[in-house]
Amino acid sequence: MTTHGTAAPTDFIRAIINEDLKTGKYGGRVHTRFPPEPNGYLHIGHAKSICLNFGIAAQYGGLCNLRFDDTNPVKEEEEYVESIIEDVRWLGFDWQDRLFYGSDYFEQMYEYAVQLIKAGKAYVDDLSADEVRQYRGTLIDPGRESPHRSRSVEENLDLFERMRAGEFADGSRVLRAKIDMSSPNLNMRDPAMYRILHAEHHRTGDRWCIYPMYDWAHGLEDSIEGITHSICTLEFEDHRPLYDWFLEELGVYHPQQIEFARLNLTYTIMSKRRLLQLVERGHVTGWDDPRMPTVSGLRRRGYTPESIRSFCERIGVAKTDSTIDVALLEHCIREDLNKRAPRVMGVLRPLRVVIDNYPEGQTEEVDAVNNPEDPDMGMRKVPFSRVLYIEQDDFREDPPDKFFRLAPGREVRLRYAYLITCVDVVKDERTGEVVELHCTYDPETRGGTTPDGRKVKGTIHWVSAAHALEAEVRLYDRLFTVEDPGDVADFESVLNPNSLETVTGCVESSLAGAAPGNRYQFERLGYFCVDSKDSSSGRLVFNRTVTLRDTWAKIEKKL
RNA sequence: UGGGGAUUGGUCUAGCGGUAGGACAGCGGACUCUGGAUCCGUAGGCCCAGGUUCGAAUCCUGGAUCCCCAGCCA
Repeated sequence: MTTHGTAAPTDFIRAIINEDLKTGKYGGRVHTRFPPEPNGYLHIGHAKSICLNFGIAAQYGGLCNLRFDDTNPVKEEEEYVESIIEDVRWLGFDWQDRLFYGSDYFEQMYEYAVQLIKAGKAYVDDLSADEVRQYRGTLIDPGRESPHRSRSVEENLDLFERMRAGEFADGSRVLRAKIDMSSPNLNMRDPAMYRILHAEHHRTGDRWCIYPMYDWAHGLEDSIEGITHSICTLEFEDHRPLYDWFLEELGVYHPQQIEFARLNLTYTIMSKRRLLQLVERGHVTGWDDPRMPTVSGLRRRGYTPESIRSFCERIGVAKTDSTIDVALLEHCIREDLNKRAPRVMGVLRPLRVVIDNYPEGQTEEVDAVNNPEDPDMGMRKVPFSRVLYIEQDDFREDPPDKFFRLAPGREVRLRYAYLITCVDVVKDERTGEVVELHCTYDPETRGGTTPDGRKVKGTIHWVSAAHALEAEVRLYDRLFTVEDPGDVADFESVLNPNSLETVTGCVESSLAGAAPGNRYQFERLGYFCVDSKDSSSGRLVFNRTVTLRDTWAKIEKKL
C-alpha cells in the first residue's frame, strides 16, 4: 500500500520508533499489527488504530498484520470476521498474505503454558471464580495465595493436561500464573491464563475446551509474529508488566507495547457493548445503519475512506484522554466531497411553482456545471418547463430581514435557468398552507444571466415537475442529544428522536441511473449518497451524508 | 487512603530552556448564478504554588483535578 495524505506528523509513537530505528533496537524493522476481536463491527475508533498501525508500517517501509484476537468463542462470530476484513480493506489498507488468527497459535500457546508450569511459574487452581475474587484482595489490601498454589509441577502438568482433555466442567479450574498476590498492580496477582470453556469456536470448532485469556495470549501473538511495536490503548498500560513478565519468563522474542488514548467523539457512543445494544433493541436498523459510528455505517452514510483517513490524521495521537468534536469529522467529509461530488439539483420538500407566462407544453434544456471545483467534470443539460418544484424553505410569504429567497413580488434566480418573480400564492383553504406559487419569468435571463446588469440576491434550486424523479431521502442527524452520551447511565434516554427524518422529494432526471453508493451534492442542501441496500432503479433512495454549511440557518437563529 | 497514566484557547494538537504555533468550532468582512467553496481579518490558552535560571509550557519540589485497574472479557 502507499502512504496516504501528506507528511505524517511525528507523534510520540513515531518519536519512539525513530529512536528505535536510530539505536537499531529491532534491526531496523518496523512491524505493527491491528488486532481486533471479532465480537462486533469496527467503528471510527478502530479506524484511528487502523490508520495508526497501517500508516506507520507504510511510512517506515514496514509491515502491518491483520490479526483476529479470537480467544473467547462465546462472544466471537464469523460474521464479525468478514465485516472487519471488508472494513479494513475499504479503508484502503492491505495486509497481503498476513491475515492471522490468535487461534492459529493455540497449540503453541499451550506448549508455552506447559513450559511455564515446568518452570514452576504457573499452577492449576481449583478455586471458583467467586473464591478467586475474594482471594484477590482489593485496591488497597493485598490478596491471599490460593491453597492450590503450591501444587507440584507433576500434579499441575497432569491437571492441565486433563483440563485440555475435557475432564472438567466449565469454571471448575483455571491455569494461573504464579506471580505475586500482594502486587499493587492487580494484574500481577496470579492472573488466569486459561479457563475451561466447552464452547464451539468459529475456527477451531470443538478441538479445544480450554481457551487462553487475553493477557496470556496477546503478548504471545505479538511475539510469534515478530511484531516490533505493539500499539494498544491506554487501559492496557497496567497490563504491560504482565505482558513483559510472560515474555521474559518464556525467554522469547519481546515486542514493545506502546499505549495511546482511544478516540472519543461528541454526540457519539463508541463502546461495542452499547453499539450492540442499539442494534439489538432496534434503535437503529443494524450495525451499518447510517447513524452508527461504525465503519460500515459511515460508509453507508456516504463517508469516503479518504475523509476518514484524513480525519484520523488530523486528530493526532497522544496519551491525553480526549473527545473530538464531531464537527471535525463532518468537516473532513465536506472537504473531500466538495472536491469530488458532482452537483445535482434535488428538492426535499417540494412546493409547486407554475410559470404563468411560460408556454404550456414547452421544454428546454439549460446548461449546468457538474462541479465548479473541477472543470474536468464537465457540464450537463437540465430540463426546464412551465411547472417546477422548489424547496418549501425557499419561499416565505412574510420574509424576515436578510431572507434573499422567494416571496410575494420578489424576484430570484432559478439556478442555471431564469429569473422569476412571484405573482400569486395559492393556499389550502382549510389549513392556510401554501400549496402553489404562480410566477412569471423573464425570457431575457436565460441561463440565469441579467443582460441589464440587474443584481439578484437569491439563487434557488428547482426541478422540472414533468421530468422529476421521485426519491426517498433519509435525513440523518446525530443519534444523541447530549455531547457525551457515554457519561449518561441510561444512554437510551438521551437518544435523539429526530435522528432520522424520511421525506419524499424529487431529483433531476440525470439521476435516473444513479448507482448504489454514488455520492452527490444536492446544491444548497448537502451531500447525499444512493443507499447501497434499499435503492433501486425503480425506487431511488438517498442518504444525507452531511448538510452544507448553512450560514442562513445561523442568521435566522439570531433573528 | 494501593498502583498506573494524564493535564497547552470551546475542542484537538505542536512545542523538548530563548517572542506559545496549527486545525476544527466561533466572530467579522470580501467575493459568489450554491447563504456552498474560496480569501482576508479577529478573539481566546500553558492546572495551581513555590524554586532553579539572565530567561521556564519545558528543569526541580509540593499540591490540585481527571482517567484506568479488584472478569475465568478484550
